[in-house]
Amino acid sequence: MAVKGGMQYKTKNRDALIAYLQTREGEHVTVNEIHDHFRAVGSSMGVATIYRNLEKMVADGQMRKYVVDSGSAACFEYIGAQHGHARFIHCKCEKCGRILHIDRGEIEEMARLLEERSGFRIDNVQTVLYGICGECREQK
Amino acid sequence: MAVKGGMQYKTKNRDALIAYLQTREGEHVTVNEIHDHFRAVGSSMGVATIYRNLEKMVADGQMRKYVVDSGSAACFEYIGAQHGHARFIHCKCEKCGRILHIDRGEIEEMARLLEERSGFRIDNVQTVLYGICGECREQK
DNA sequence: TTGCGTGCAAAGGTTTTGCATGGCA
DNA sequence: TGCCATGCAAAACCTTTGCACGCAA
Repeated sequence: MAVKGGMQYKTKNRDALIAYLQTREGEHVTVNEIHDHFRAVGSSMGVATIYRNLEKMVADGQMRKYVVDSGSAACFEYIGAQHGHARFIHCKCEKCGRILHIDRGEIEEMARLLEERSGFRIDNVQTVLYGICGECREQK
Repeated sequence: MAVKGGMQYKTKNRDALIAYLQTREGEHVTVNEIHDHFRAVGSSMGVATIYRNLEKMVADGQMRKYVVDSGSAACFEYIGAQHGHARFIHCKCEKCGRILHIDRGEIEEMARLLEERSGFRIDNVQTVLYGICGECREQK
C-alpha cells in the first residue's frame, strides 16, 4: 500500500525519470514503456527503481496512477506541481481494448456529449474516489 | 480482451456459480473467494472455469467487474437481469487500502456529501467509461 | 559515516492459455 | 456426433521484495 512520505535524496535516476516524463506530459505511460526508453538510451535503470520512484511521486502528488484493467499494466501521468482534485476520464473499448483519453471536464456533460463527439457509446461508468478514510484520519 | 457472445450451454458450474453469487448480491466478490467457497463445499471447480464464466457473464451484462488497483484482484458483482447504465462508486483509502462501497447516486452530490457522511476525504477522482468505440462499431 | 537509492534476481499474486477429457444438445 | 465446457498445469504478466552494493548528504 502506498504510504505518504516523499523522497529524501536527489538522484540521477529520479532526475532522468522526471525529464523523460515531462517530454510525455499529458500522455499515459506504463512502467514497461519507461523501462524500454531507458534501455534504448543505454541506461541500466531497473523496473524496481522505476516502480519505487513512481510510487513516491504518486504519494507526493506529482504523478497520477490509472488502473483500467486488472492484469494489465497501470498507466502513469506526470502532472508536475499542478496539484488539485482534477478529474480524469478514460474510455475503454470492451471490444478492442483501446483506451481513449478524452479531455477533462464535467463527468455529467461528457457522458452526454461523448457519443456524438467521439462515437463512443457508454455501457458502464466506474468511478473510484481516492482519499483517506475516516478511521485512518483519526489514527493521527 | 472481452468479446461479446454469451454462453451456449447451460452447465452445472454456471448454475452453481450464479446460485452462489446471488447469495452475495450487492457485495464485491473476488475470484479467489469464489474458488475458496467451492473448495469448501467439495467442488473441484478450477479458477480458469471461474474466470471464463465470469468473463462471459460480464459480456452478457449480468455481472460487473471492478478494478481498483493493478496487481490486486478484480472484484465482481452479480446484477442479474437488471441491466442499465448504473453508476458505481468505490472509495479507496490510500493509507490502509480499504475499499468503501458507498450507495449509488449522482457523482456530483456524493462527492459533496461524502466527507460529512462518511469522513472520507477525496483526493482524486478516477472515472472509467466502458463501452464500444466508434471504430469497433463501424466494423459491424 | 549513515542511511537511502539502486540493480538484479527471485518471489508473489492475478489472469490467461494449451490440451486432453467430459458433458450438453 | 460436434461443439462447447471443464480441470489441471504451465505460462504470461505485472508488481513487490530481499539483499548486497553504491552513492548522496
